[in-house]
Amino acid sequence: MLTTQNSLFTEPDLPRNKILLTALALFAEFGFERATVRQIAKLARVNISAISYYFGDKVGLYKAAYTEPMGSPKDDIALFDSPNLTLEQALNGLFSGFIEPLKQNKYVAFCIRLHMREMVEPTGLWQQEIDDGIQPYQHALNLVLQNHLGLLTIDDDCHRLSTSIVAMGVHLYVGREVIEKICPQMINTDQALMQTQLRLVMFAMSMIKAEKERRK
Amino acid sequence: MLTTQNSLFTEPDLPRNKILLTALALFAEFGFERATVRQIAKLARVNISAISYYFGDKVGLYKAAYTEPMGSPKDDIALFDSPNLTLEQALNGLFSGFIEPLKQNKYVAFCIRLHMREMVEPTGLWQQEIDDGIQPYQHALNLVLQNHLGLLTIDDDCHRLSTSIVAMGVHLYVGREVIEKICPQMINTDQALMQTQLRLVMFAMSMIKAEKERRK
DNA sequence: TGTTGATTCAAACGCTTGTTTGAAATACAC
DNA sequence: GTGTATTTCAAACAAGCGTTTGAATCAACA
Repeated sequence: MLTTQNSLFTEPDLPRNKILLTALALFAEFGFERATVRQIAKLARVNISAISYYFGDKVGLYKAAYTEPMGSPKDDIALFDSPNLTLEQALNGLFSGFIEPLKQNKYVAFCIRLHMREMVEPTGLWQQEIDDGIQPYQHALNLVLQNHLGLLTIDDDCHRLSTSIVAMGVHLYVGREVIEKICPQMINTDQALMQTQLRLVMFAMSMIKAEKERRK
Repeated sequence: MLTTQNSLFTEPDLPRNKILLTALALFAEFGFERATVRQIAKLARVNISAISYYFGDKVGLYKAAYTEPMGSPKDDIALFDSPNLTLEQALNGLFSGFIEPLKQNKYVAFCIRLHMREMVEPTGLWQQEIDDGIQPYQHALNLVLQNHLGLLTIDDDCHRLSTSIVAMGVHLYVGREVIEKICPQMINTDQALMQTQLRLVMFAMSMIKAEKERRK
């Protein structure tokens, strides 16, 4: 999910990178308009005009903060779309795509929050992400399900199944605050996350099995 | 979810109600700061100062738009927390709490969007809603699960189960745009929603069954 | 009809926002 | 050391924001 190809994390003291990482944090916490350029500049210890110098304007900074720290979702699909995987392996790959990012980089939480914001803001960035990232992602899962259910076409009930499976992964992000309130030990260590992944795979397996039996 | 007790929907032409419903729509679409009081007043065909006249200030208007159209979540809990229900009946009640609002009022979509915004904005209204609405909601589900799994205590894996079940319902709201892009016929008619509810109950049943077998 | 209270209105206020300016400071090649 | 390009800076700008004002309008009742 997070790339380390660019200089963002290797040279965080470059003024441009300082601005970018600070903006990422503030946009994530306060949203686009509540995070002011003055606040970003102050926290990054640069002059206000450095922002327009490096990024043109506030929107340019936002797009950069939204885009640059993220890798391509294409990599994730490969984790579970390989044709010679068992169903359980495929599901493991699917959910590891959700679980792994929760373990690593401290900036991941910011990226997640920023992307969650985009889900409710009609700025267009999210719509594009549906097209480029999520739609092929879920389609790949549908193909796996179609294969294992022996379907001729991907029908509505297959979509209901794939949507429900994805929902469990998405909820780790969307319902994060609720989870942390009700049962934080479900996700707050790497081992707990491993076990959560195990359970999600099991739940998904049982759902698929139930759907398969229903269709008989 | 949506109450019709107050005059909001019965007398939508009262200036106060006009403002409130317009604000609901604009706050939902654009968020708190992007929806300006001038814009709200213009669309509601009232003078700007009518807003401070009726609601004090913009924050007061927001809180009213967030709170007044919504009923109490307490009502929903009763749908599945009755002790003499079968597991299937309880789950049906649980998911109908998610599905029914999607059928009825045209303002529901706005309320949903507004509440989703609160999930990513740290305004405090959402934290309070976790305490008052969601936490007891999920705890009631946990009690049902504890009962049917024969557990002495509600452990982490029980939370993983309840969280995953709730996730499927939540995703109907959170992932709405994705669903409408990938498979809109899953939710765009009352009959489709009924069938979705049926499947979710089935999925949840299978998950609970799998968890029960795992614990042996 | 006259009076009272509720509601509406155009205009203005003070403040914060994003952005620009043009000079000053710095870094670097020759 | 000089000259050039890059980067920083304090200050100012115009625009939009939420809010307030005080008079005008309306509705209802005596």
